[in-house]
Amino acid sequence: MANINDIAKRAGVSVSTVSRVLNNNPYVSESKRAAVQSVIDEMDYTPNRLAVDLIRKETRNIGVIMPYNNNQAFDQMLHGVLNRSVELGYTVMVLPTKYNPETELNYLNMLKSKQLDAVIITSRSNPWELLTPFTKYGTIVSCEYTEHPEIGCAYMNRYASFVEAFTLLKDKGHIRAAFTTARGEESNSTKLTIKAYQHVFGDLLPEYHVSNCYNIDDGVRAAQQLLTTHLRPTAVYANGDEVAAGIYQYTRGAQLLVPDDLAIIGQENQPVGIGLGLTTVDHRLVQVGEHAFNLAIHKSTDKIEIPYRVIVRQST
Amino acid sequence: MANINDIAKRAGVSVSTVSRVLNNNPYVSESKRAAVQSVIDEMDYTPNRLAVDLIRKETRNIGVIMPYNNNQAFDQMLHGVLNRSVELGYTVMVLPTKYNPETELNYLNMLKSKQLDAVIITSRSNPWELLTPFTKYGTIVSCEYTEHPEIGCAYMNRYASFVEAFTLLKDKGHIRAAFTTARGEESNSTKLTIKAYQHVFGDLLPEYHVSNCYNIDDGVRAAQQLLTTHLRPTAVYANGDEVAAGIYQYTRGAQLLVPDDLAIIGQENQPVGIGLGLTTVDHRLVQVGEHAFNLAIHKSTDKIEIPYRVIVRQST
DNA sequence: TTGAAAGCGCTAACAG
DNA sequence: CTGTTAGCGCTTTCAA
Repeated sequence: MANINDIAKRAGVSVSTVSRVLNNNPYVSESKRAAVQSVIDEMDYTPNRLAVDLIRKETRNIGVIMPYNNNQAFDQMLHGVLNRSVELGYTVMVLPTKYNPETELNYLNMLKSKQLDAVIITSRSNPWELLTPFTKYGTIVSCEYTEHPEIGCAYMNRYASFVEAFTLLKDKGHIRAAFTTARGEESNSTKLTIKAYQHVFGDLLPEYHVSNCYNIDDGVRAAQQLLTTHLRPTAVYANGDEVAAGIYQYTRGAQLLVPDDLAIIGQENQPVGIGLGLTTVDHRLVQVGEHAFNLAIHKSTDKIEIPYRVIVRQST
Repeated sequence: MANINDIAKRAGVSVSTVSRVLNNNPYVSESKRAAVQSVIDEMDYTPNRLAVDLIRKETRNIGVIMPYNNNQAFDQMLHGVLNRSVELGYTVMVLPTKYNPETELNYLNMLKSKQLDAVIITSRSNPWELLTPFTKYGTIVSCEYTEHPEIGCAYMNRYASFVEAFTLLKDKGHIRAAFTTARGEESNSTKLTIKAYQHVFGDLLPEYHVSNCYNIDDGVRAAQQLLTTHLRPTAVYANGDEVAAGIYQYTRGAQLLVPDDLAIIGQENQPVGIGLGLTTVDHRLVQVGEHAFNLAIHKSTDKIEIPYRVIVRQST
């Protein structure tokens, strides 16, 4: 395939002139510019992006680290990132970890190997101490709040939102509630949920917390587990509308009425929640993704809180 | 940052030797290999991937062209691609077009500029004639069937599935049905839907086809439109479970019973469809994505048909 | 087994 | 305004 030298020869100019034309450098006479451009068109030439990036030390590629890519919550953030990246001519690489710390570290190493200008971490599986050193090689933005001054973040106030959800249930007369989470206590989000629960309801019965919930099936399983304990919960806060939908589904089979027998709150305002009329806490994850992208390309270390909202529907 | 020369100097060997160690070339004495490795570790060196790719003429990056990234159907295919890519050490770039032909062409140009080894097209907005020339620069795989011998494809038999869905409705006693589509007749999928409809039901009343449907809101709008025509349809085949969910939602507000007053079939077996108990045609899009990826990395031009399945639930 | 040297395709001083 | 030249960081002959 033709390269810049071929174009230069054929146009009777030096490679610098071709490069200047390519990069819209003003210091090129109109005649030469036209000549070069016509050769470029004629030979259907496209510069090699690897060579350009190598010398410019910039790729305009940004990576999005996410545990799962078939998860509505993370897909929303990815969607936000893509919204902005397309506008601004950046390319996005999807980096799924399945919460494997080693995989995550390999992805961060892409900053060091110059494949990526920046990385957005939607959810992490390593302690910050292992992650922050990579800021030497590129920008790291988090979708979770962190004190670390070298990490920008676009985050939601998870704790406040959890407290609000539980309070909503308490105000409806529930003395206690159950809840589901994705991971166990290794996860910050889970820890915050527990803390918020205790703040609102006091002591937590261990059997009222079901972890490892990601989709509808997990919700069904959780409901099965929760609704057959000796002290049946009257309300449940699910970590996502799909999980909530699974719980809802189980109640129908068990002849239980929502919200009378069981109140349900989901998260992230997903289609299934809209369809089923589930009350939900929308953390506005698309906005989180958009802001994270902005921070990334501006190499900003700002901390931006994205306000959440509670959408009350028929399930509470 | 340290480069291969620094390592070579510090280890007292030539860059070739370092390169050999890096690439596990067997022709390196154990002593030198150890020396080089220890310098690499000590200096925390990582090779520059751009330089490597530039010279190897391969990136192990593959692009996935999709109209929208916040659409369950395309996300399923992307998910399939990611499943395999992670296993095999490839990186995936998400390339959303919003069905803009120019944007799509720019993405294909990434093959030419050596940013990408292959491109998977989940849905296209240009005629094949404009796309196939790019096979000169890299592999192109399609998730839609095409005759073009230079294009591999992992596809579903859309037409057959549409015929089956309409036939299911006809067998239930419906004399005609309405349906929704994403795009208009510029889209192959829409054309096939119409053709399948006519095959099963004969003439199509123009007001029974609503296009531009992507999500729940579009479904509500479509239902509104369809259920207020003078000859109200008794069944509708939606192009996705979210759209179907919107239609379902509208029927509740309108005091109509599903399936007695209106039968509904969706597509892609999405969470909202499971939650609502919607009959659906599952095109197994995750599998489509997985196969597409395999074709891409093997530079294969095979044509693989992925079997669909109909999941009957309570909405028909 | 090892190293020198010639690139890969491009950008950017620098000198003119 | 234009061309020469020195790289960017790596792989890979080729000869030793």
